[in-house]
Amino acid sequence: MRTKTGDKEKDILEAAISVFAENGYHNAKIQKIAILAGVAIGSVYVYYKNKEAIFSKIVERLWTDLYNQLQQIDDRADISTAEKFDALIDVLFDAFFDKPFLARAIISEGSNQIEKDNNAYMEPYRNFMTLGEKIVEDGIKENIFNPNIDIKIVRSFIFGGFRFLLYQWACAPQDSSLSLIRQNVKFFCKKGMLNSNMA
Amino acid sequence: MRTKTGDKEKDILEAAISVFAENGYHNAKIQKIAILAGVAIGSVYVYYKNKEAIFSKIVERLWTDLYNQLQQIDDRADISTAEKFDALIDVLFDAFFDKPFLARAIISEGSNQIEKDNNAYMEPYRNFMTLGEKIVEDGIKENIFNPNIDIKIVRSFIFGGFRFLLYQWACAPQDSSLSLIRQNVKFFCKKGMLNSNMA
Amino acid sequence: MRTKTGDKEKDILEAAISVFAENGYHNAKIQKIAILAGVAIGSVYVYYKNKEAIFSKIVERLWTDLYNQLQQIDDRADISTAEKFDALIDVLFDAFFDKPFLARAIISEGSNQIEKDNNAYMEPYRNFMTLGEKIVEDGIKENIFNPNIDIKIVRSFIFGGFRFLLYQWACAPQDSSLSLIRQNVKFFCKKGMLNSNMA
Amino acid sequence: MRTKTGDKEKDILEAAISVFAENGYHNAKIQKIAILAGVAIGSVYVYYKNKEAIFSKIVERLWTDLYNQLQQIDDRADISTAEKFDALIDVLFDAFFDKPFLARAIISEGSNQIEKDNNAYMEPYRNFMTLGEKIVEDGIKENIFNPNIDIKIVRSFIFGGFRFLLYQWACAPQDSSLSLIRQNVKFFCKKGMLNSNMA
DNA sequence: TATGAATGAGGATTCATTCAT
DNA sequence: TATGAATGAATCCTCATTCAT
Repeated sequence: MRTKTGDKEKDILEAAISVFAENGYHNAKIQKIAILAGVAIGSVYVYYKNKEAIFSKIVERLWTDLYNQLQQIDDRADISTAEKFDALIDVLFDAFFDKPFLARAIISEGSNQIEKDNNAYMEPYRNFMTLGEKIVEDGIKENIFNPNIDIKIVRSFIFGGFRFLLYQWACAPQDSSLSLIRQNVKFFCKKGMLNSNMA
Repeated sequence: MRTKTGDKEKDILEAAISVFAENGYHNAKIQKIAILAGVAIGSVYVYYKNKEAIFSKIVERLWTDLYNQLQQIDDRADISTAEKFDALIDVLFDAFFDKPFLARAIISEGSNQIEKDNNAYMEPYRNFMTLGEKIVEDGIKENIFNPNIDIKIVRSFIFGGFRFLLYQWACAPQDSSLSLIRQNVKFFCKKGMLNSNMA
Repeated sequence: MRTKTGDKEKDILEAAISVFAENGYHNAKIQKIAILAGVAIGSVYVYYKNKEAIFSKIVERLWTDLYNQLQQIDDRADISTAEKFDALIDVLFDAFFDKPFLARAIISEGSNQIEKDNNAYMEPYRNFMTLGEKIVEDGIKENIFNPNIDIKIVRSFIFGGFRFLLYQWACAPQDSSLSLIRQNVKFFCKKGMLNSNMA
Repeated sequence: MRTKTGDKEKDILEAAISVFAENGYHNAKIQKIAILAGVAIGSVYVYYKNKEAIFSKIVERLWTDLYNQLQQIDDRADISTAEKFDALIDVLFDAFFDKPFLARAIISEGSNQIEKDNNAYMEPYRNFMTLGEKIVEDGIKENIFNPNIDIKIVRSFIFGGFRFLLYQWACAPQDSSLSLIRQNVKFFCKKGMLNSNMA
């Protein structure tokens, strides 16, 4: 039989990331994905039920990966909660460090439905968020973080800010370095804007 | 009795806000907008060149309004820069306080093109952002804000965070109060997460 | 405004009859119908929700018409039940007398679902059948028809036979005259095949 | 253990009957047939040229069988022509007696092309019909049947009626017993509807 | 023979936009 | 201005068939 040569499933996913990145979900054409992946249109449907399924898979894969990373970090007994929070930010940034296409694909239109829908593919995302909240909660218990902050709100604020910065960077990677952004985000989250040198 | 002039244009815009909010840009049907506005499809095109122009107008009107408000605040000599920053956050929140539809319409898919394109209608948005940056810059000069933060990055971070919180709130207004969100954002921006009571 | 010129709705229906007749339901292309009707593809969808709706309309119109005719016949007090049954056969034949396309469109594949589904558009058909059964029942009560026949079965047998003859004729109208067919059907239904001259 | 040769071809055919029956020709998927037959898709094409060929084979097999049965009946010298006609009806009914799937498969959409095309696979069907006509002709010569009936027309009428009844029964076997139908068909064909008890 | 991954032509339907009135 | 019937390009997805193994 005609055997799977190479990894068409992966080729299609990679192609889809590029096309979603460049055009957004609604303007991404299946044909374009197929051509970029070097397969026939029909082959796309051999591996994925439909357009949405491709997008879902991209999202799911990403958050599953991030969740696993965060879990390993959280499991460590040798680092402090503050360091874990730091690592959380790092995990997010590293995931997209050399993948602006992935960033744009995930973030551009279509993903605002995020959290809203109960689709199974969003579970890894929710797991990640829950674990992130737990780390912040730990920090509050340990008196590292301010107990007056609303965790859910702050979590969304940070995530939204990260998302938007990432998207801007993905659209024009040369405009600012991701490490400068990372540094600012960390500083901002932890210390805010006020000048602590002030009286 | 509805007088004829001026109203239709506004009716269409209001209807469009609802429809964009409920369906997102790509799933918003011109016909639905027309019906909701109580006009014929053709009339939509008398007042607006095309679908995008309607969306642009909504965005433009919003940011023009916000920019004007921020300008008045910035012009005041009787309040401090810290208070101006505080007011900046308030302007953003007040704009959507009783308008979840507007929030969803503006933020949902389609508006990620924001900033990317150089369309004239984005000018009020850019003006607002520039003025916001100036206020922060003033704060840095006055030693209120930390001079090490990158203004552009922080500005985008705050805006992204605000945007995401707003969208979540707009999708489920009952889940959390906008004033609680506002309070947390202000606190977070200014003081960050660290517990300043700590030694 | 661009006003309805001519009767596009009717043009489309007539075109659809031809195309369904020639190709059967599944092989009838909407584009072909549109071209034949002299309208744009989109116009088809202005008047009909989808392909199935066009077919339904054809069927519905036909049976509504036939039912009305049969009702008028049944209402008459001046003719006998035997004559009414005769007229019932005539109604069926006359409906297709100069419309082989209509016959083929209705009968070819797709209409075997007939009776099976409860779609509203089948109601006129069911009305016709019910009234037909009533006429036969009357005949039985009046001792004209044999009381041992199962009305439902006989009704379906006659209808199926008519249907098949009609389809064959519609495919090759020249092969046999419809009036010869009509005459045989009437004779067969009433007297069967046995030679009554026989002892 | 299933022996290898001969079985697959038959398995596919049996599976096809079920799938055609349940879905009709156009909605029958080759994949479904393959799965039901327990073979690979490709294997279907080892035994049959294409979808149509499978359908043709079903039809051909059926009519070949029926024709052979009818031939044996016709060859008998010990029964009258009237009894042969009776047996003809029985052959038809018996063929489907415990096989509603076969009935639906054969009759549902797609088989109206029957008689229209000159494909070789229709020959057994035509043979059966010709032999059926001969029996009726014999009956006419023997003065059993009425000489005024048009054999071709009556033959199609009976066949169409049988076909439709069969289809209805196959769709809902519990609604009426096949033997009641058979009995009515025989009576109707031979004696028609008129009450011969009447003066 | 047997397999099933790969193919790609084909078609129903949508909907922003136009334009004759 | 106002209308809404008319347009048709554009696209997702299906599925019979092929063919390399």
